[in-house]
Amino acid sequence: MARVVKKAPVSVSPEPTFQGEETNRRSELVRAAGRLFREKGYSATTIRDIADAVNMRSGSPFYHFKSKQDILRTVALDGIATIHAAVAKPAASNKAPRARFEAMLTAHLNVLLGDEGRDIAATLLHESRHLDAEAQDEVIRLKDAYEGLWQAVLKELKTDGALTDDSALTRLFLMGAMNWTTQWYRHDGGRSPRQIARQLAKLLLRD
Amino acid sequence: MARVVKKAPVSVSPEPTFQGEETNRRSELVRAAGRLFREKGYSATTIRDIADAVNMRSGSPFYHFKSKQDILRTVALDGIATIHAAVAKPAASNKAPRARFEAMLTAHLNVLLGDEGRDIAATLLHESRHLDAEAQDEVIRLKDAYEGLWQAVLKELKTDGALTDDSALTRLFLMGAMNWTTQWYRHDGGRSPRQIARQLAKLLLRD
DNA sequence: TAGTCAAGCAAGCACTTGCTTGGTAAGATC
DNA sequence: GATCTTACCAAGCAAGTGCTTGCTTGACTA
Repeated sequence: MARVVKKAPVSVSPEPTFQGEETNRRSELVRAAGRLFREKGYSATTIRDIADAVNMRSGSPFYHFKSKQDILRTVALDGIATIHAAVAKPAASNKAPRARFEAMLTAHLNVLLGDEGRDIAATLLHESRHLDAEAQDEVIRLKDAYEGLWQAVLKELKTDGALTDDSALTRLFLMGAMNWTTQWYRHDGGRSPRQIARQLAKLLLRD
Repeated sequence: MARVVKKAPVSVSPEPTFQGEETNRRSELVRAAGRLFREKGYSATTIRDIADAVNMRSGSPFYHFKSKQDILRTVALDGIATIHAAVAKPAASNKAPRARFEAMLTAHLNVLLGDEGRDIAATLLHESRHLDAEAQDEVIRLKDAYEGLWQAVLKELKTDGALTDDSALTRLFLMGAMNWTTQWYRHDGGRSPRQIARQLAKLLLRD
C-alpha cells in the first residue's frame, strides 16, 4: 500500500529511469535474495520480500528466474565461486607456507565477514539443504574442490613441521573455526578479519 | 487419510490406549519437533508435520503449546540445558586440566552427535534466530553461562602451559570446531565422538 | 512507421499456513 | 451420580504462499 500511484495524473516525466547505478536487474535480485536469506533464512523469505527489496511486484522475479529455488541455487553457487576465487589467489602465491596459510585465512574470512560476500556465503553455509538434490551435488563438488586448496597447504605445513597432523579431521576443525565466525562476529566490534586470521594461525601452528 | 476410522462400528475395545511406552505426550511433541527442526529447519516445518509425527490432528498441539514459537523455545532451552548438564559433570571432576578438557570435549560432542541430543542441539545452534527477542535473550544468557565452563578450563590449561592463549577468541574457535561437526559428521562413519574429541585436543594443546 | 522485444505490472488461482472454535469421550474428584 | 478436568478431534478462517497469465510500455529495429 502507498506504493505506487496507479496513474499519476499530472506527472510529466514518466519516471526518471534511474540509469547508471547498477546494470543488471537480475543481479540486484540475487544480492537482495542473498541478504534476506542470510537474515531470515530461505523458507522464511518470500518472493514478495525479494521483489519488494528491489522495488518489483511479486510476479516479476519469475521473469528472471524460473522458481524460488532457482534463486537460491544462483546465490549458493555464486557464494562458493566467490570464496574459491578469493582464496585461490593467495593459495597460488609463492610465499612460504606459513605466510600463505595466513593469507588464505584472511581471504576466507574477508569474504565471510565482509560486506561484499557475507550474504551469499552465509546462504551457502546455512541454506544449502533447501536445494534440490541435483543442485546440492553441485555445491558439494565445488566445496570439495575448494577444500582441496586447504588440504594442500596443510600438507605443506606438516612438511615444514608447523603442523603435526594434516588429516581431513584437521581440515574440518579448521573449517569449523572459520565458518563459525559468522555466528559471533560483530561488524562494529574491534577485531578485523585480518586479526582473527592471525590469531587462528597462531592457535593451530607451532613454531 | 486412512488415518483413523471415525467410529469403528464393531470394535469392542475402544482403542487399546497404548499405555506404558512414554508418559508425556507433550514431550513427545518436543522430541518430534526437534527432529523436524533439525531436518528441515523451523520455517519449513509446519504444525501439521509435527502433529503428524505424533499422530495428532493439526490443531491439537495448541493444547500443549500456545504457539509454534513456543515449541521452538522449549526445544532450544531444552537443548542448551542438556548440553550444559552434560559438560558440567566432567568440568566438575578433579582430573588434571588436560584430561578434564578432553572429557568435556567428549561430553559436548556426545550430545551434538548422539541420538539423544542432536535434534535439540542442532535446533539450538541453527534455529535460534527464529525466536522472539525475549527468548533469544534467555538463550544467550544460558549460552554465556555455558561458555563460562570452557573459559575456566582454558585458563587452567594456560596456567599449565598447554595453551598459549586463553582469550575469548580461542574459546570461539573451539566452539566453532566443535559445533561445525554437525555439518559433516556421519553416523555410519568410522569416527566416534570420543576419537574426534581426542584429535581436537591434540590439535589445540601442546605438550 | 510498423514490428519486435526486454522487462516488467495487475490480478488472481490453487494451495498452505498458524491458529481458533465448539465439541466430546474418558477418566478423576466430589 | 454429578461435575470437572484432561486431552484431544473436526472443521474451518484469515492471511499468506509460490507461481501463472494476459497485458502494457518504452526502447530499439526493419
